[in-house]
Amino acid sequence: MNKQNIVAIDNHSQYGGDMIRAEKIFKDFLVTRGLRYTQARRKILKEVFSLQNHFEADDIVQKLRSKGEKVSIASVYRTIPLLIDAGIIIKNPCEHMNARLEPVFGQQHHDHLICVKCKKIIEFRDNKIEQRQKKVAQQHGFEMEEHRLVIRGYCGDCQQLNENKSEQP
Amino acid sequence: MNKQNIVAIDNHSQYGGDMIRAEKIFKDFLVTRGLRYTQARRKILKEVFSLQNHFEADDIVQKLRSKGEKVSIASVYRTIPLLIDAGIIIKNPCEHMNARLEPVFGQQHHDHLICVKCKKIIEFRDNKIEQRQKKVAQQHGFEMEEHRLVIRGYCGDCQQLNENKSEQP
DNA sequence: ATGAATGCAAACTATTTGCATATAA
DNA sequence: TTATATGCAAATAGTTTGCATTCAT
Repeated sequence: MNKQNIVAIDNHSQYGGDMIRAEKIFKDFLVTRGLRYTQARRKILKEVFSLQNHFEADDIVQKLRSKGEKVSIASVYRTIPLLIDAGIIIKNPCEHMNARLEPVFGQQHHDHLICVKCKKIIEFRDNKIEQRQKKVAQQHGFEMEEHRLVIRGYCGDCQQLNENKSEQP
Repeated sequence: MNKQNIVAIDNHSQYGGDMIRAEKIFKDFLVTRGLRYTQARRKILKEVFSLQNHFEADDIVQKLRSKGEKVSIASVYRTIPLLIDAGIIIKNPCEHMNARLEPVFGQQHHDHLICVKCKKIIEFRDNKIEQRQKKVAQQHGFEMEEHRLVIRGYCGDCQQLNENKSEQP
């Protein structure tokens, strides 16, 4: 449920070559962490590439089922963070209710920097980005209602911790 | 749970005057729709303003409980979409797993325009926004991992439908 | 008076977890 | 061989809904 029409403006590459490279990257990623490239993970990775568009965890299970293959939903959920860490998929902002809410009445619009490590949220506003967003909306014939920009990364403090960590032998 | 540190860079106004104006706006909004400004809705609105920061549905119930007042979680969930429609709160992109996922390996980064009416998703890329985001991250000492921009609004098709609708007597 | 809103509890959906078994290296 | 991963089913969390009752107008 909650299926959405997807209109891809950019051409999607066929994923054939990408799949092969991604498989290598994922394997290396796993090995580096002392983890294993298993049947289930292989199937899930393949499905991610066959799906080519936005998808949810259960889509993987359904798609595999329709091909007579199967992987448990638990394994899908356990694999998703690995694929994210390996840089193969990302999470997109979602329209679900369990989003965080924020009062905006009487407030100037602002966007967010979120530290992926300590979860600190920093609010910012950049007028050039604001302007540019208006332009993009216009270009696509959109009447903009609102826009949300999130930059995720490591804040100053957590970068240092990270560097320390990777310096460990 | 899943509490996050909030660092507000912008000064938040005290919400006192905003609360009063918001109350009027919310009331008008409800009346226009033939809905009622009830005790529960008043309490929820007041809590939204006392919370001043990002919050989740259950925070409202808890905060009220700690003051000896109460509203059911069901009413909170039923009121949230009204507050959103009235322009008093917004949903922020969330970090929860039930986000939509997207393969990005071998893909150029892109952002999304989403039609709030027909849910159509249009992907776009704007280099000026990309550059500017890098700059913002730098300014705040962030090491950017990724960024997501969503512009929500009415696509060309749905604007027309909307206009027609508001023309009805 | 009466249509709309509430609270409660049950239902649903998405996600996570414990554990016995299977499997990659 | 053995630590890691899997599938299952049970548990948890977040959200929605039906219904009898209460409330706003």
